[in-house]
Order: sequence, then C-alpha cells, then structure tokens
Amino acid sequence: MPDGSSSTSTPRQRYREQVRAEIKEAALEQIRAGGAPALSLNAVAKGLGLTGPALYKYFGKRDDLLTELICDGYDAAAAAMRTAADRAADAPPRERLLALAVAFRAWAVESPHVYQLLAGTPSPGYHAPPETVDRARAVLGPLLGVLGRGDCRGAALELRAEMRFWLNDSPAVEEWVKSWAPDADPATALAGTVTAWARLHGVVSLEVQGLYAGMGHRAGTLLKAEMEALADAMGLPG
Amino acid sequence: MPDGSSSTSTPRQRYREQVRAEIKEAALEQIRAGGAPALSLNAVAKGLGLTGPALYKYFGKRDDLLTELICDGYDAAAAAMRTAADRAADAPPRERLLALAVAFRAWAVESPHVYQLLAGTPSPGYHAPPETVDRARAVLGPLLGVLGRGDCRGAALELRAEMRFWLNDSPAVEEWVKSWAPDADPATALAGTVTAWARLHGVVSLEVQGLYAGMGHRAGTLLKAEMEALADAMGLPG
DNA sequence: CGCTGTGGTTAGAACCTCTAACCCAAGAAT
DNA sequence: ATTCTTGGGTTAGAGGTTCTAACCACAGCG
Repeated sequence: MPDGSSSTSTPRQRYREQVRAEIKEAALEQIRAGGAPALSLNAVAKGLGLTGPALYKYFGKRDDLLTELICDGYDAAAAAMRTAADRAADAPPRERLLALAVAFRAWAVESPHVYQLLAGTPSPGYHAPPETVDRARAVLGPLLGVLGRGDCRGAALELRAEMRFWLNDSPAVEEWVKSWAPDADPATALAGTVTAWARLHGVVSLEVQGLYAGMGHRAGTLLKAEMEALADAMGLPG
Repeated sequence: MPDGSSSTSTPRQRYREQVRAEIKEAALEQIRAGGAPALSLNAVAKGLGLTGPALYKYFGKRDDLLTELICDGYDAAAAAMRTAADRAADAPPRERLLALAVAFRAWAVESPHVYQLLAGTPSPGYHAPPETVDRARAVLGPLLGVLGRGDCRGAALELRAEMRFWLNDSPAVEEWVKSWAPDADPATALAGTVTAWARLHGVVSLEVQGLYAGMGHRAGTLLKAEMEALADAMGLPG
C-alpha cells in the first residue's frame, strides 16, 4: 500500500518534499506566534534539529519561503470561500453574501498573522510574484457569482463604467468574471465584488490588527451591517 | 530677536531638540523610501554624519523612534482632516463627508509607507502605546460631526445598539463623541463613524499596498461610491 | 561496487540592534 | 576665572540576522 506521496518519485524526492513541508509548517508556527518579521530561518532550522544554512538547500531565500506560505494561505482562503459558497448554494443571494463574508472573516481571525501576510503591509523589498494575483482572484471568485445578481445605482454606476474599461483591457479578468458569473453583467459583478472586497478588508484588517480593542468585539456586527448595506444598495434579493 | 525655539531653554536643550528633529526627518525619509522595516538606525546616523550608537542618546530604542514618528503621523493626519472639515464647514453634510474622505485618501497616498506605519501591520513585538489611541481619535473626530446628522436603518441598528453599550462603558469615548458632535445622538454618530472608518481604511489600504495595480487607478471612484452609499444609507442631506 | 549528487556541516562576511566604557568639551556653579 | 558636572560622541563588543563558500559523508543510482 503506497502512502499519500506521489508514487512515481524517487525516495530522495519524497524525502525532499517532506522536509520542505516540515519547514513550512514550522515557519507557519513562528508566523502565527509573532508575525512575519519574527520568522527566523535560524530558529526554524533549530526547531527541526538542524543548522541554519541547511534550509538554503530547500529554499533559495527567506522571501521564497514567504512566497510559498503566501500562496498556501491564498489557497486555504480560497478553499474556505469555496466551501462556504457550496454550502449556501441554494440560499438566496443575500444569505450567500453573508455566508461568504462570515467565512472570510472566520478564516482571517483564525490566524491573523497569516491574513496580514497576504493582505497586510508587504515585506521590506518584497514584490508580489505574479502567480499570487491568480490565487487572490480565486479567493474573491465566489463573490462574483453572488453580486452578479444585483445591479448598480447612484455613484456605483461610475464605478461600473470603469470596470467596463478594465474588462476591455484585460481578457484574463473578463474570463475570470465569466467563469464565476456566467450569466451576469460582468461589469456589475466586478463592481460589486471590488466593493465587497474593500469592505471585507476594511472590517477584517482593522480587527486582526486589534484596533477594535476595548469596543467589545463588534467586528461581526459591523461586518454584517456592511454586507447588508451592500445587498440593499445592489438590490440583492433574499 | 529670539528664534522660533522656546526661549526659556538652555542651549543644550535647544540643540538636543534640533538634533532629534533631524533624526526624525532622516528616519521618515528612509521609511518613505523603503517602509518601516527599512529603517536602520545605523544608516540614519551615517546620513547625519555620526555613528550608530550616538542615536541612543536621543531615543531609547528603535521602537521609541518609531512611536514618535507614528504620533507625528497621526497629528499630520488629524490636521489634514481638520482643515478639510473647516474648509467645507458650510457645505451640506454629504459634501462634507466626501471632502473628509478625499482629504483622508490624499494624505495617505502622499506617503503610503507612513500610512502603513499607522494603520498597517504592526511591527514585530511592537505594542501601541496608549497615547496613540487619543491621536487616532483626533483623526476620526471630524467624521463624528458629519455622520451625527444621519440616522441608522436596517442592520446598522444592531451596530448602533452595540455602540450604546460602548458609550456606557467608556466615558472617554462619550466625551470624545460629544466634543465633536454635541447635538447629535452619540450612538448614531459613532456607528456612522466606525463604518466610515472601516470603509476608508478598506479602500485606502488596498490602494497604498498597490493591490489595485493594473485596474486603472480607480481608487478615487471607489472611495466616492463608498461614501455616497454611506450617505444614502444614513440619509445624509446634501 | 564505484561514482555522483544531495543533504548537512562549519566558517565567515556583512549587516542589524543595543550596551558598556571612555573621552572631551560645553555649560553651570562657585 | 577656574573647577566640576553633565551630556554628546566615540570605539569595542556581544548577540542576532541572512546568506555564500567550501567541505564532508552518505544514499541511491548505474
């Protein structure tokens, strides 16, 4: 009976993959405890029973390790959003939006430092590699399907107009929207999703930074109010 | 004719204050260039023509310097908000809200790294000293006066109810609200301000982190739409 | 069975923050 | 005016970081 690892690999490769996973696990633990700047390769190595420079056989630089953790984080967030969307697939759009927002926040507060790793201040000279944008889109994707059911009014019309320009300029974006909201106006879905994204990030990032300390933890209430207001403004049924 | 410095100080004190100001100026320059983690006391000292440990005669630790820069940043933001509020004092509330939002964003994008210093991921083991919360409140203060003119509906009612608890628990908060919105329902003003704060931070923090890259810089449009939506939801006249 | 390559080591360079000890001169006190 | 004190600035150094270079030893391959 072969184990979970890919069977068509040499023992060396399997060992390498396992050690890489252990390193990432230990690094995540450090980040969970003290945030991204507290991630020390030396300490990670020591925790695994080896010395500092050994890690450089597995990751080119410290930033490469961070990049992989960021990608994993995006994947985890996307998975959380996806399961929330599936679970509420039959609910009316308004409830689906709330379910997605709750899932987003739950994932973020579960490990705040990881959220800040993705959506917080970027590292010193760190430049997000291009593969992260696709993963970020996967996180927001489920929102497209929900908010495509609404429509824009008032000042949101101007936003929607700019979204049309963006859609025309970037085929990748258009395809992304189409794949998540096949039979909706892409610009409307996009305008609603960008708005929801900004609101989610606003509420959640303030929460994970502890800025709500002493207010009684009202983050859930604020988030709900924000999403209800968005649903109202876009006329989401439910 | 005496210079601008306080005349009742010894030459030593005046010199000390001047050097402290120069250090902070140079440190700000470094942060503007590379963000908070790029702030190196050694480099700052070298830039001023002295050696590293000399700075420890002026600031206890690196974090102390950061704290002072953060306080200065809050003061600058509060000043920007205040002048915007004064300039639009006679306009209807809706326009005042927009003016405040524009001022907030303008100050943030002017030096993004400073904004991230205040509202971004906190430093490694950095704990915000209590004096920063007062300064943060000064930034948001002008919003209270504007949003106190509205009222809450729908899901915002629940938020307002929690604000009442918070007001009852914390006299400092109540006094803060009263001082900026004397003849308004405090809970309403507070609920609106917290909502506006989260939306401002959501839009602006995504912008200063460069997450909007390639969308055509629509941050201004999104911000306007968010504030108009808030004004609509709270029934702000204008 | 031997060769190669990979994982691991130590050594070290170049940074960083921060402390300790010392020096010297400007200002204060007498 | 001279002495004393104090505070700015220095060098030295401890302990930390990332990351490179050189080397060793063994696992797994042909």
